Amino acid sequence: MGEKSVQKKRYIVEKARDVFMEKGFKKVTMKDIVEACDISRGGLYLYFESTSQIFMEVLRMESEEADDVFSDSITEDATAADILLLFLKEQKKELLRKKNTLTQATYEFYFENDLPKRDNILKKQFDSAVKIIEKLIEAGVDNGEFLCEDCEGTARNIMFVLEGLKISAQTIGVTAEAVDREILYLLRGLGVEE
Amino acid sequence: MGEKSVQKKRYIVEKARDVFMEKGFKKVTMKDIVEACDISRGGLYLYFESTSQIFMEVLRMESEEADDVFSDSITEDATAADILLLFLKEQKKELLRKKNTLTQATYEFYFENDLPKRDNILKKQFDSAVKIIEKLIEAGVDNGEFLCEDCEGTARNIMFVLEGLKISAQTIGVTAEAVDREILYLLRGLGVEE
Amino acid sequence: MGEKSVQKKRYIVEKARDVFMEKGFKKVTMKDIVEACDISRGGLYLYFESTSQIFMEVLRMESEEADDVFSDSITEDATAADILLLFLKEQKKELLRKKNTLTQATYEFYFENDLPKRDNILKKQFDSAVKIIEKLIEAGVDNGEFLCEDCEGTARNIMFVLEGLKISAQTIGVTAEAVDREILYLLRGLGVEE
Amino acid sequence: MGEKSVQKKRYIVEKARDVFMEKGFKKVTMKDIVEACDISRGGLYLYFESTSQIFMEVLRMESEEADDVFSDSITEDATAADILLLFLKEQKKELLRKKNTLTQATYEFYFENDLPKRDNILKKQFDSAVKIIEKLIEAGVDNGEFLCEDCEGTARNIMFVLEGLKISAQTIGVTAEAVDREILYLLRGLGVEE
DNA sequence: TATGAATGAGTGTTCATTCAT
DNA sequence: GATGAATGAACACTCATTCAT
Repeated sequence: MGEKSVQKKRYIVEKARDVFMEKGFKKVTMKDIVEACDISRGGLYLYFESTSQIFMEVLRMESEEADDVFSDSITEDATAADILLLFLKEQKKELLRKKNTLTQATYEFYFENDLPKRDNILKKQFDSAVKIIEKLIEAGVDNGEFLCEDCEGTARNIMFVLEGLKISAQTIGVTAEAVDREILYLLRGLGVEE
Repeated sequence: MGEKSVQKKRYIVEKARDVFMEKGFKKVTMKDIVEACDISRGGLYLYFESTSQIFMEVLRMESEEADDVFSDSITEDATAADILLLFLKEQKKELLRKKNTLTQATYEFYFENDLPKRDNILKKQFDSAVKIIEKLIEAGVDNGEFLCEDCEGTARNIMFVLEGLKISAQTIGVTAEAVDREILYLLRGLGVEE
Repeated sequence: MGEKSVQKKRYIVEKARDVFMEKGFKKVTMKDIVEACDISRGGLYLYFESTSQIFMEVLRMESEEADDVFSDSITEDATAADILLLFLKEQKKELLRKKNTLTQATYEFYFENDLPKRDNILKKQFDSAVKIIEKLIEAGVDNGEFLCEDCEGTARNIMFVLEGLKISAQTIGVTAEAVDREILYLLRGLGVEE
Repeated sequence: MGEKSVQKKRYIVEKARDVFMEKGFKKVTMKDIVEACDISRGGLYLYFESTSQIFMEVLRMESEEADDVFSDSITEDATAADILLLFLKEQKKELLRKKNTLTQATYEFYFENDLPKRDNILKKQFDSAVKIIEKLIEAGVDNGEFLCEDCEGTARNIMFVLEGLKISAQTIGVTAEAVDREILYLLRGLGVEE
C-alpha cells in the first residue's frame, strides 16, 4: 500500500469517526461511511472490510493522538494536585457531552467484540491512566497536598468512579452538579479540604 | 385483552428475556423473538409492535420481581454490615456473569432511548439503591460497625464504583480478584478492617 | 338467516359505506370494516366473504334508496324544464363533493369487476336516467320549453357529459364554474335561452 | 446517473408500462415490476422508490411520445373535418380497447394522488386537446364544413363526452355502435349531415 | 486503484382467513 | 351466532458484498 493509500485510509477513518460520534457503533452501516466519505461503495472495501475494522482503526488513531490525556495538564510549575484536578475537569467536560463523543460507540463496539486483552485498547488506556494517577497521588502525598494510605487502590477507585459516571451519563443521565459532587468526594478522600 | 392474553404476553416477555441476555438489545430482531417463542410472525405483533416495547416490558417485569435486591440479604439478626456485604457479593456475582445478564442489553437500550426521567427505570433503581445503602451505612455507624462522615456521598460513591465495575466487566473485562479488591477498598473507606 | 341477521347485515353495510366513501374501494380491507363496525373479525365473515361482496351490497342498498334521483324534483306543478334543471343541479352538487361520495369507490370497483350486464347496477342506473331525461325532453318539447330533434340522442349526450364531468372532477379537477358552463351549454342545445 | 442508467431507467419504465396496462395502478407492486423487468429486488430501488414514481414516469414518457394525438391526422390536404373525424376515430379505437390501455391505471393513479394542477399531466392534455379542437372547428366553420356558434363550448363539450365514453367503457361497457352513435350526434351538432 | 450497478438475503409489517371456544 | 387469537403468505425496503469496467 503506497503513500497515497495511507492518506486515503486516514481520510476514511477521520470521516468515519464523525459518523460513529453521531450514531454510535451498531447503527452505522458501510453505506453510511461510504456516503460520509463521498467515495464509491467498492472503494471502501479496498481499505476496510467491515465497520468493526474501521472502528478499531478509529480507536487506534484516537488513542495515538490523545495518548497523553494528561500531557495538556502538565506544565512546568503545576503541582500534582493541579494536574489531577485538571484531568478530572477534562473528564467532566467529556462525559457531559452526549454527542461528539465516541463513548457510546466504544461501549457498543466492545459489547460485541470480546477482544483479547492485548488488543483491548480500552483496557490499556484504563491501566495506563490508573498508573499515572497513582504517580500523581504519590507525588501529592510527598509534597503534602494529599493524604493517602493506599495510593494504587485510590487511583483505581477514581477510575472506576469515572467509568461509573461515564456510563451513567449515557443511560440514566448525570447533571454537572452530580459530577462535581463526586469529584469533591474523591478529593476529600485525598484529604483535600476546600 | 383477556386473562389468556396476559399469560401469553408474559410468556413472550420471558422468552424474549433469554434472547436479550444472549444477544444484547440491538442485534435482536422481531424474528429472533418469534422463533424463541415458537409463534407465528404475525402473532407477535398482536402483543408488541417493536423490540423496544418488548424490552421495556422485560425491564419492568425484571424490576418488579427483583424489586428488592436487598430483601434476600435481610434476615432477623443480620447487622447493617452483614447486609451491605451480602449486597456487594450479590453484585459481584452478577457483574462477573457475562452471559445470562441483561446488563449489556440494558445499556444498549438506553443508548438509543433517551427516556424522560420518570420512565427511566434504571435511574429509579439507582436512586433507590443509593438511599438504601445510605440507610445501611447510617445504621452501621450507629452500631459501631462503620465509620463515616458523609453517608450520602459514600453511598453514591459505592454505586458509581459498582456501575464502573459493571461496564468495565462488559468492555475491558474484570477478574474476580479485581472486584474483590474494589470491594475491600470500599469497606476500608467505611473503617472496616479485615 | 333470521330477522336479526338481516338487521346486522344492514348495519354492516351502512358502516362499510362510510368507509368506502372515505377511502375508495381498493384501499379498504376487511380489517377496516371490522373496525368501523366494531365487531369481531370472524363475525364479519359470517355475513360477507370479501370487500367486493360488501361493496355490491352497498351499491344495491344505495340504488334502492336513491332509486329515484328524480323523485325529489317532481312536484305537482313543476314543468319538464324545472325538473331537468333540478336534476342537473343535484348532479352538480354531487360531483363537486370529493369526499362523502361513492363515486371513486364505484369506479374502482367496476375497474376490477367486469360484471355481466344484468348485474351491472351502474349500467341500469345510466340507462334508466337516459330514459327519464328523454321523457322530460319530450315533455319539454311538447310544452314549448325545449327545442330538440333527436330527444334520445340528446338525453344520452347529457348523460355522457355528466359522466365526463364526474370522472374529471376526480382526476383533473373541475370548478363549479366549469360545471355551470357545461350545464348552460347543454341547455342552450335544448333551445333554452337565459 | 450515467448514460447507461438512463437506458435502464427507460427499460424499466417500458416494462412497467405493460404491467400497468395489464393490472391497473393500485394492484401493481414493486415485486410485479421487478419480475417484469427480470431484475433484482434491490435493483429496482436504484432507480425508483415507489410504484407512484414509476407510473408518473410512464405517464411522462407516454405524453412525450404521443404529444400530438392529432399529428397523425394532419396531412397536406386534409380539411378540418377530416382531421377532427380522424381524431374521433382514434379515440374510439382507444376507448374500445379494454386492455393495452393505461386508462384504468391513470384513473386509479389520480384517484389517490391529488396532484397540484401544474403537475397534472392529464389536465394539461385535456386543456390542450380542447384548444386544438376549438381551432379545428373554427377552421371548419371558415371553410363551410361546420356550423357553430360557440366553438370553445363545443370543443369542451366534445372532450367531456369523450371522457364520459372513456370512463363508461371501463365501467358499464360501451359498444362500438354506442360510440358511433355519440360521434354522429356530436357531428350533427356541428351541422354535418351524413 | 476506483467505480457504481447489481444482487439477494434478511427484516418489518400487514392482512385475509381459519378455528377452537 | 359470535369471538378474537393465531397463522402464514405477501410485500416494502435496506444493505453487505461482488464484479465487470
